[in-house]
This record gives sequence, C-alpha cells and structure tokens, in this order.
Amino acid sequence: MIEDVMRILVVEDDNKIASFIVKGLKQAGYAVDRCADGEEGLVFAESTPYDAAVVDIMLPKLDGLSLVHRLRAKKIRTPVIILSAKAAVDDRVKGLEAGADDYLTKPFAFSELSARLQALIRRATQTAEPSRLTCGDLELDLFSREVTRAGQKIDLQTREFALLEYLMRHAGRPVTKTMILEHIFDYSFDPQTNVVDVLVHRLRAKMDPDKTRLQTIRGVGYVLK
Amino acid sequence: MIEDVMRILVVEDDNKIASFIVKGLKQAGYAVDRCADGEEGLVFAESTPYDAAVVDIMLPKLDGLSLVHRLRAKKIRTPVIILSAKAAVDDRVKGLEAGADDYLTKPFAFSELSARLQALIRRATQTAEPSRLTCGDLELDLFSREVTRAGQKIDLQTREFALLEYLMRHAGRPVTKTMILEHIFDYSFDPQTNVVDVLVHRLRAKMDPDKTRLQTIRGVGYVLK
DNA sequence: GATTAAGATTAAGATTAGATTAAGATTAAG
DNA sequence: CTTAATCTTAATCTAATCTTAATCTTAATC
Repeated sequence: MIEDVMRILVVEDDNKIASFIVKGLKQAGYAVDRCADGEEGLVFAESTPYDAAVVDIMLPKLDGLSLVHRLRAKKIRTPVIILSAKAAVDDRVKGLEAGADDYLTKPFAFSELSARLQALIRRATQTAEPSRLTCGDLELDLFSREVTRAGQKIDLQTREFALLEYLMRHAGRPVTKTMILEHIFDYSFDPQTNVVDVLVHRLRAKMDPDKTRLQTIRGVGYVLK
Repeated sequence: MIEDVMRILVVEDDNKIASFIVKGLKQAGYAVDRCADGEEGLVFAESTPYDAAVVDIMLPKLDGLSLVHRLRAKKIRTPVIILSAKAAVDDRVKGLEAGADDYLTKPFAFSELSARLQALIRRATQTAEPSRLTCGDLELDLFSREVTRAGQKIDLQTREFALLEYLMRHAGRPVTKTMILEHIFDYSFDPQTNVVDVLVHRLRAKMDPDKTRLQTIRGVGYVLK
C-alpha cells in the first residue's frame, strides 16, 4: 500500500498550546498544519485529506463542535479529537454527538494526545504502520530514523530522509516534482525555484551517486528502482 | 513510562465475574486478555509476557493451582493472584505453594483486587528491573545513583541523572525534546524556553563533551548511541 | 550539428535549530 | 536566616541546512 507521511490538522487559537502540539507532532514525524480559528480550520479540513485533526472546542469565529458538525454534514470523516477545558460528561457527550471521535481535556500530557491520535489513525486506516521500509538493498527505519544501503549506514538530513521515505513508499512509480514539492516542502503552488532538484541532488550524493537507483524521468520527475 | 501499558491475563470461567474484572481493569488502564479455561490460560500465559495474571481456582480442563504449577515449572514467573471461593487457610497455603503470589476470596471488592495487583506488579518490576543500566562504557546504578563512564565516576544532578536514565532506557532510539519535557520536567505544555537544551548541554559537559555518544538529531531530538 | 529546454551542479547568502554562557530566581541545606 | 547548590531565563554565538541563483551538462528536436 502506498502511504504518505501522516498529515494532521491542528485548530487551536492559543499560540502557546498550538506551538506545543505542533512541535510535538512534527518531532513525532507527522506533517502538521495549524489554523488559529474555526473558519480557517474548516477551509483547511475541507480542502485537504488529513489523517486526523486536533480541534479546540473554544475557537474564534466558529467553535470546535460546529466545525466538526459541518465537516460531518459534508461527509468528511477525518478523525477528530476535541480539546476542551471542561471534563464534564455532558461536554464529552456533546463532542461525540457532533461527530468527534475522541475527547481530551486540558491540561493533557502530550504522550496521551499522541497515543490517542495513533489509535484513531490506526482505527481509521485499519493498518498498523510498518516501522521499516525496504527496497532492494535500501533499508529505512522509520522509528530509529536510520537508513542503510547494503548494510552501510547513511546519514540523512530531515528533508533528505523525508524524500527518501516518500520515494520508497512510491518505489517503482514515478514521483513528480510537484508531488515532492507538496509533500516535502508543503508548497501548494510552484515557487519557481529548483529546491527539489537541489534536494534530489543532495540525496543522491549520499545514497546513490551513480544514479542507478534514483533515476530521472525527463519532463516528469523521478523513480526509485 | 507511558508507552508500556500493563498487560493482565484473566482466567475465569464465570462470564459475569470475568466481565466485571475485565471492565474494571480496562477502566484502570490495563490491557486485559481473558481466557475461560485453564488450558487456554496456560497457552496465553506462556506465549505473552503479562505483567500479572488473575486466575480462578476452579476452572474447566485445568484448575488454577495446576496452571500456576505448570507455569512455574516452565520458569515463567508472571505474578499470579488466585481467586477462590474458600477462605480456608489451607487453601491459601496450597495456592502459595503452587507458586501463586497472592490469594483473594470471592466475593471481593474490585478495589481490593486492583490494589493487590498494583502491589504485585510493583514488587515484581522492582525485582525484575535491573538496578543498573549499561550502554557501552556507560554505567548507571539506579540504587546508589552512581554514574560511571569507562570506570570514571561522574557526578550528576538530579535532573541530569533523570535525563541520562531516560536516554539509556531508550538507547539507540531518538528521544524528542517533547518527550524529555514531559518526562523530566512534567510540563504538559511547551514552556517556550530552552530548558531542555540547557539540560542536555550540562549533561554532555559532564558525561560526553565530545558528543560522541549523546548525539543531536536536528529537528527531532537526541539519541544515545 | 545547432538549438533549446530540462536537469545537474555548485557555491554564496539567508535562515534556523541548537549550543553556549551568564545572570537572576528558586530551592534545599546548614 | 544565610548560604550554597541548582534551575530557569534570556541573550548571544555557532553550525547545520535551506534557498537562491548562476553556470554547466545532457538529451531531445529540428
């Protein structure tokens, strides 16, 4: 199965809490977008297929419960965890009624959020993430973040690692520059630069200098053989 | 450690009692498996490293005492609480002779079972837990709180010690800043400071000034090699 | 073979994460 | 209550890594 990096949407107006969540999730290897109010959150959640969303209940413009409600009305079933200051049973019920999948009261430990997110995603996708990808003599361990080629350890930077992971998940299929731009750089438009070319070059230098595995398809993009 | 949910095996043929115990334990945060007869219980207990087992004495196919006896014969030391209808001293003795760790007579309050389980697990993990961690030439004695590197004694402050212990327990795997923040500082929100960086720096200065062992993974955290 | 466009390569400058330091605050010990 | 140890904060410094842009190479087309 072809899987990308898990994408999480965080809708939270408090900058401190938001940055705490975003940082933690990024460190855990998720791609994270953050919105500061409900309306923005709705737009994002509608336009991008996130693997899960973390939504505060108290939000400017459009509150969390209404956000979830509207999403569900539009048949968007992105798993949602509601964050709330109140632990009241009534609130929990309201949240679940609105169509949320889980409910967490502040303050919470990040590890708890992380565990619940993972559980939600696993439930939604019905698949346990493999912790290691292989492709020929290439091995990539998602957990320890180690990459080896023919047993030789290779040190990669964050972006390089993300690119190789992406390529390995699409092994044998062409990966366009636009896809890379979107997934690794979070650009939704062509920034008219050669960032991707430079990144590919750096990755190749470390992991496939002869270009035997990571090949160019002119006019299209790249393939990992 | 949050990631290690305690696993409990319940071997009880009476569905009512079993579901009462299982529900309660799950609510208390344990991962619970249930078997309805002794043979099945034996298979489960042999194949999975449970943190504890709750075993009824009267069971189809294989009674509770024999089950414990066979487990012990196979050097499986999972702590076991025996459940029995009889409060007789004689029975209690038999249970303990068979290798059980505790004995509870029906009917019992769930809180009592829970308390005894906790006590058992604590006792078991304390004895099972090594009093000293090693990682290459690094040694950390949890009892005397002494740390040595290549035999050289190193004086660490409380936080530094806690961090090193945490890193050693996760040796070879990346430990994110958020994990450290939560585990060592008990912050459930990003305090927007560099406490972790400073702590890591202090630990390194004392224990690995060359950064050969405690390495940085940019954008993620740290690894102890 | 000349022309042109895509991609590769390189290096400089900008940016950012992390390292280092030190001062002030806090806590524990005497 | 005083002192010493330790912790937190914040400012500054350093090095990793990202981006840009210029130049070079290769492949396709006429």
